This record gives sequence, structure tokens and C-alpha cells, in this order.
Amino acid sequence: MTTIANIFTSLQMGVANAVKSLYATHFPAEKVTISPTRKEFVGDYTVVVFPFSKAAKKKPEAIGEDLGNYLKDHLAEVTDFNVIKGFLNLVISDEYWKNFLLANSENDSYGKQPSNGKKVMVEYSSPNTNKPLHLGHIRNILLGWSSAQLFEAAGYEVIKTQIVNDRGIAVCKSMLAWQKFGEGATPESEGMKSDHFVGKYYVLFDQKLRAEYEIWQKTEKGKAVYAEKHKEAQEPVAFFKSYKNTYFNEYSELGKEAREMLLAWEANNPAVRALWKKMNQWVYEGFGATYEKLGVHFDKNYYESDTYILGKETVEKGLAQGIFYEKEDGSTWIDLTDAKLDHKIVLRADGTSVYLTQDLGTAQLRYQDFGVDSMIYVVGDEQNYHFKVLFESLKRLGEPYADALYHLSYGMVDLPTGKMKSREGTVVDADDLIAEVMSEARKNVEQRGELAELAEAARVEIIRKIALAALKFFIVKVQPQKRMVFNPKESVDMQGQTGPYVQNAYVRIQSILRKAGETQGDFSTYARLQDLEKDLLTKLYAYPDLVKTAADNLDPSEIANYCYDLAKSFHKFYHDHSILRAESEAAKYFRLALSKMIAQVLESAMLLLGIEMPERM
RNA sequence: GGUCGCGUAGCUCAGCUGGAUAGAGCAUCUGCCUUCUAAGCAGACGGUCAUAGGUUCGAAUCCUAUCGCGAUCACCA
Repeated sequence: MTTIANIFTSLQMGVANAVKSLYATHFPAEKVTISPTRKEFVGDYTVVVFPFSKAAKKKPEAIGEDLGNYLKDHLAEVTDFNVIKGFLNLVISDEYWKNFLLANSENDSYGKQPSNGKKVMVEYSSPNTNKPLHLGHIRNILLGWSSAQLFEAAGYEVIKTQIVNDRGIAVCKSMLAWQKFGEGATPESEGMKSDHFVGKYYVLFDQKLRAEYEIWQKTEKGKAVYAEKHKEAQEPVAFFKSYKNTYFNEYSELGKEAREMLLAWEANNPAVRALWKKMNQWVYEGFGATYEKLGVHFDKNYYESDTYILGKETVEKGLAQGIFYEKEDGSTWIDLTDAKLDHKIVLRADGTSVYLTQDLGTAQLRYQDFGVDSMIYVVGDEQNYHFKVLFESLKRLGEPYADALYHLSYGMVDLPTGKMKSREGTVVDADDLIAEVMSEARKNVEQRGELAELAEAARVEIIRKIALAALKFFIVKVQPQKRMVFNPKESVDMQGQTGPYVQNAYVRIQSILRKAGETQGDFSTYARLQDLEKDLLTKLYAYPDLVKTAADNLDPSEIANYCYDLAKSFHKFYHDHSILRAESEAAKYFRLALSKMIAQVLESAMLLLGIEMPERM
């Protein structure tokens, strides 16, 4: 396989040399801007010449001519140029592109970086064990999975993990509701998916609590509390809404029982622990099924029931180092005011851990377990502050991985009608969503009839791939840090800027390859590459760099947008030029090689997003 | 109020470290299937890039201020 010098660096250096020899000025090569030529102009790459006008003391047009001539004379890759205003458009030789294609069209690891010997841990999903996964989790899961894939492609060893929030008062709520009102029902007896079954009791608890609360509001005690605590001109409805949490903690019978259950759990009460295990097992089975449908998995699970006591040693160590300090009441704190982050508590006066402490301990545990060089936390942007504090604290503790901690922060998912609110029942359930997009895909497949001759099992598999492509692409094409609007109707679209559109480009190529017979042949005599062919080649050429920058930026949406771009260019090419009936044998083999490489890049790029390609659709 | 994020076409989104006339998709309208899969292609319509200053040969992009939306500022996780 011939190695090909990077065209960007070679052009940059060419320009720098030209500036040096023509104008006797040093201009750093890496500062030369090279971009793909816009399609309305002739050329493959464009050099912006304005920055040289000071050194050259000439008009930009004249500089463009100078540089163009120099590059044409000195670089074999440059065969022609034109200058428009301050822009020098360079035409790259057909030979260069043909060599590029020859070297890479059969290379199925194109774009993947060699191992860099580093380990990174990606934490994502991290659900609570009291209710099923919803749309918000899906965004989290897809971002987590695809950034893990991205890092693997960028040369890292990746360990995928989740931290399961399997304890606490919320979990006790569903346990208590099941115990009190469940009458021994099981997912099997109800015919329900087991995480939904547990979720039902979580909802039931809230209903019972609300009923209890409403009765209480009318009691003497309730009226007295309102009279005493309400703000001026605050109606009872508004007051009691804001008072709900206090009620739960101070007056509610159910609240009392739930707290007692939590205490019993912490005291290792066998009956409570057994109930806890049983219900969590149900939830895990349900989650497992959803994860499998989404095509994701984890290498290692951490459970909050194990990690919530972690971190105390860290605090002791930090105290000894003077990083933490104790208050008079016995609680322990860290002062981050010089990092503009305020004081944060790390241990309560009774010596128990808080959220931050757990995360400190968990980070260290992970380091002990895997010796990771870096960790990525995929968590919603409402926790930005927490992660700043966490990372700053670990840095002060001198942890070896502390400079390589990243929070992949993403915005909430809204519905066209507004925010998702569980209380108002507007939360989009993950399983429902998957089922819906599957049925939409099936409808489309049946309408088209393209797969009518396939066995049902094969058809189902393709439908699954198409459906998930639509859903995943829809979510992952949006930049993570942006809040996004999820329109359920648009998420099942299969035309336009969608996953199936990209798949269709791949499928068209597979269809051609099946019909082609011999797909490899000599194309060295193919001359005059078409504009659309060059457009595709420059895009293919950009792919490996894209993988790197997308990983650096923790941004899978860059990959999604690239896939769409590449597919779009291919669809146009496919429409305008015949491949199997090309003008010559050389042209045919050239286009077959080009198509093969496009298919290969589309397949591996989409796989970075967790999207699989069907062979036909 | 402090801090952070966001604001681009009717809607959903691109626009890389500043570069040519700001791009896609959806929606609406119009063409193109006897030719490699029409989940496709082409065209029309649609913009004061929130606003005002500044830096620059050049600003959607960088800086400042203002406005709007959101998050956060818990001994919850």
C-alpha cells in the first residue's frame, strides 16, 4: 500500500515556501488556511491569500497568480489554478486522486487511528432503578455509546460503564408501594415488562401520597400550617404545591414509612434487602432488554449501593494534606472559592458521604480497577456545576488522571409541546418510542415492496436496522450541548436528512456491487475526473481527520453531519453518472472503487453512531 | 442577584481554529422512474445570523454590553 503525503500539509508547506522565496518573508505553514473549494468555482482546494498582502505589498489577485504559478511548478499534485479575488483555487492532479483511491478503497480500517496505548472510561446512562428508561436516557445512551466508539476509533482502549442508582428514598418508594398495594403481583402475573412493572408502583406511590396529602390539607393541622407558613397573597393551591416536599418529610405517613424502609435498608434488614434485590432484579431485566434493543452494552457496572460509602478515605487524605477543612459541627468541607466555585461539603457532621464524596471515591475506585488515563462522564447539563467541583477537587487531591476528566454535557430533550414532565404524563418512554419507530419502518418497507421476497426473519432484521437508524440519527445529529426539540413525528421520518437516507446510499452501492460481477479492475487510464467524483474524493479524504476532531470535541454530531453530506454527494453522483454503464472500462472500475470506498466509510462512520447498515432496503 | 449554556429561514438543525453571494432537511409549490433501488435527483419560495457597539483587509464565527430562553447556586442524587 502506497502512503500518500497529506495534501493539506504539503499545500501549506508549499505556500509557506512560496512566500519565503517570492517575498522573502517567513509565514508559518500551519497558519496557511486551506479549505475545500466551494462548488461554484473550479478547483479542489482553496488558499486564502489575504494574509500575505502585507509581506508581498501587492494586490491579492497578483499574489494569487504568484503563488499559483509557484505551486504548479513545485508541487506534482497541483496541475492548475485560478484566482478569484483573494482566493487561489488549486486543481489537484487526477493521478493523486487515483493513487489515493487505489491505496484506500479496499481498506476497511480507513479512518481508524492506531492504538495510542491509552485507556479511557466512558460513563453513561446511569439510571435510577425505580422507573423505566425514557427519551432523556436515550439521548444520554446514544451520546455515550457513540463517544465510546469514537474514542476507540481514535486509538484508545475504551471501558464503558454505568453507575446504577439503586438505592435511596426514591427506590424505597416503589418498594413500599409494591409491598403495601401489590398483593404479590409480579411482572409475569401482570404480563408486563419488568421495569415498567416496577415503575407502575413508583407512580402508584405518588398517587397515594397525593391523596393522603389532599386529605391532610383539610385537617386542622393542614389549615394551621397554611395559616402560619404561607406567603402573603399565596393561595392554598400554590402554597401546598411548594410545601409538598416538607409535608413528605414531616407529616406524611407514607413518607415516614419510606424513610423507615431506607433506614432498615441501611441497617441491612434482611427482609428489606430481599425485597430490594427482587425489585431491582426486575428493573435490570427490563433495562437489559431496552439496552439490547438499542444495541448498547457496558463492560462494567458500578452500583451506588456499593459506592455510596466510598470517598471517606479520600477525605481523610485530603484533610491531612490541608485540602479539606473541618467545621465546628464536625462536617468537612473544601474551599474552592479561588476557583470561583464556593465552599462544598464533603462529609456530613455524622460522618456520612454526600454526592460529591461518592464521586471522588468512585473515580479513585475506577482508577484502581482499570488504571484509566482519562474518564468521560456523559451527564445532563444540569450537573455542570457538580462536575466542575468534582474535577477541581480531584485535581487538588493530585490524582494522576485529574487533568483528563471530561464532562460530556448535553441539553435536555424537549417536546414540541414543551418540557417533558413525568407528573403530567408527557414523558416519552424508551420502549414505546422504539416500538413506534419499528412499526413506522415496517409500514414503509411493506409499501415499497422491495423486501417482499425475503424471509420474515430477514425482513424483521432490516426493519430493525432502518427503524433504529431513523431514531438514533435524529437524536445524535444535534450538537450535544444544545437543548433539542424531539418531534415524535419527525423522528420516524425516513426521507431527507435522516438515518435511512444515509443507509439508502449504502444500499444502492451494495446493489450495484452485486450486479457488477467483477468489481476490481484497472482504472489507471481513466482521465478527467468529474467534479462530483472529486467532491466525493475530497470528502473521503477528510474522514480520518474528522474522526480525530470529533473525538477531541466529544461531538458525535460532527460524524452524523458528515455521513449525511457524503451520502448526499453520492446520491447526486449516482443520479448524474452511470457506474456500471460508464463511458469506459476504466471509468467503470474507477467508479466501482470509489463507490466501494464510500460504502465502507459510510458503514464505519455510521457504526460510530451505533447505526448498522442493511444490505438492501 | 452570581455563574454557566443557548439565540441562524414558518419548524428542526449545519456552518471547523474569522474568509468568496449564510447552507441543509421538513412544510408549501413545480418538474424527473421502459436506464445501476424515486427512502432518490433538480427547481421555486423562504434570512436585518436576538440587539447595539468594538477588533480586523474581512465577523454568524472573536471581545464588550443589553435583551430573551434554560440550567445551576441543597448536609438530594
